Amino acid sequence: MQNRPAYAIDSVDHALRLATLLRQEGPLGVSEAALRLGVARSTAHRLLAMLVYRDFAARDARRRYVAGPALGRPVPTEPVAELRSLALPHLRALTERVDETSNLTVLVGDQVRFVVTVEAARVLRVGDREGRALPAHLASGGKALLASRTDEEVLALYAGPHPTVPPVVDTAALLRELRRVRRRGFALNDRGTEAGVTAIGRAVRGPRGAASIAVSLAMPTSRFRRDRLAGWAGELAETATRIERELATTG
Amino acid sequence: MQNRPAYAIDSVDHALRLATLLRQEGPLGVSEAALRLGVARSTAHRLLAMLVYRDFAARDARRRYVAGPALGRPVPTEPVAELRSLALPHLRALTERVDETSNLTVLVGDQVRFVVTVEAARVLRVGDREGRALPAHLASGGKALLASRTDEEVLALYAGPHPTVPPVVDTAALLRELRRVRRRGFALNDRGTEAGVTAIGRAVRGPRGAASIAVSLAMPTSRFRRDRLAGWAGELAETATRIERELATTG
DNA sequence: CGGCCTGTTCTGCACAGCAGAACGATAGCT
DNA sequence: AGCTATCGTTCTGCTGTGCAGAACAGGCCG
Repeated sequence: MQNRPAYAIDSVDHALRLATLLRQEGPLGVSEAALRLGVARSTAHRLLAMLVYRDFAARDARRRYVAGPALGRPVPTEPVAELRSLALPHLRALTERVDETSNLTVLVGDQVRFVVTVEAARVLRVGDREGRALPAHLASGGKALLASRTDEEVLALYAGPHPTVPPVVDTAALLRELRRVRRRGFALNDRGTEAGVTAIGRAVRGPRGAASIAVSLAMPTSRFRRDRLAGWAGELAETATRIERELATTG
Repeated sequence: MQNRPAYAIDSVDHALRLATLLRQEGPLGVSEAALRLGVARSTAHRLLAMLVYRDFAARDARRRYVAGPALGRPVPTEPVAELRSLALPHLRALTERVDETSNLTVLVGDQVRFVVTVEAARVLRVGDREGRALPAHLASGGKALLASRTDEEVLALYAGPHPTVPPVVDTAALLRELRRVRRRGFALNDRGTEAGVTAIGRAVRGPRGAASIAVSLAMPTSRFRRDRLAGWAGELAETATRIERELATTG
């Protein structure tokens, strides 16, 4: 990012800042957008309307706004609805068996999107992250999916600067970690994206071998035990296998 | 895309339109941006400065502006420089053998970017498209690369609306065409992206089997002959194989 | 149902965004 | 190398556009 231009245009600055916020922080309401920009609610609403008009934003089902396709993040729609109904019973069963929150995520560019969340029944639990996005290289499901790609594909994904998501991704370290993920069969995210949350993720292969979805278990770090890891990983593998079978059947 | 908002903000509209133009049409100068928006050159320059400031644009080496990282298109840098030096002799040899313009393209999201162009020696030829981007589903190299992906991955890429690139991609038709591409071993783009230009593309597999780069031949449609297709496809295959061998050695 | 909060619509006003002019840089030709 | 035309960049006066506040509409919870 550069110095502020000598002849800056404030209205344009507001719009571009808002687009960047939508992309980085997932769904935002009008009031929060107004707060973050330091403008009136009516101004924030007008800016959001302009962003929607030019596809830099989209409205969600809960009166909030998300990044739109012009920001390079297509909003999954219909295929996701099918995926959700297919995966939901399996995720519910998984959460019942282990009593931790389970998620289904989809790789979109260099982020994973949460498509389904089934929360654990306990009072202390990781909550619902449906609709949110996380950097793929940090999230457990994201790492599992990146590990199902070639090194070349991963490098191509992270080529070039990412000034909107500092710090820049250390691709050498990422590739080393992805090799470990491949060996173990699952990926770990220990407080890498949220304080106090530890998650284990596993890729789900599509009918033709490649993977673009993942299942994961997310738990309070206080409940994470290394000696239980093999058990959780086994449950994830079984869930992934069941989903894979169903995907193979329905095409 | 929606109706124009009741309380539109013209300055914001100009900026967002310009960002979209940069993304769709590759490098633009200040004067052309002014023309396309219907504003003064000084206004276009101020808008571009704002886009650069917030990473929706970047300046290139020739006083022009390209889409920036905030538009979800990381600008390939170092890996591309290596790729260029590796591929250039092979592309030169290809262009000498067939006397048509050859290109090396990289799949980035749902577009292909032209990384290397070697122009044919003839007076009537397809020119240099380095730095430009085309929709993957229309370009020959793009189709070849999409064909190296699973149907599921292609669907995930095109899920959701793409109103900035009308018409919306007919994914069923695209999948059918990609099946043909897989059978034949090459992809064809007959005037699908530029009037009077026909191109043949072939994916180059990476060291571990997958492909994110393609080689293609682009020619004036007047010089395209169906009876020559097998010959051109054979030359492309040979060039792809040579590049693959070199990637396997150095990669 | 009522109250509260948030999203959406409308309008008066002053200052921010615009275009034109001037200046600086670049490219091409002789 | 010098000149010219074109294009990028900087500056400024002015008016109409973008802003905030007020009013209205919608949604949620007790």
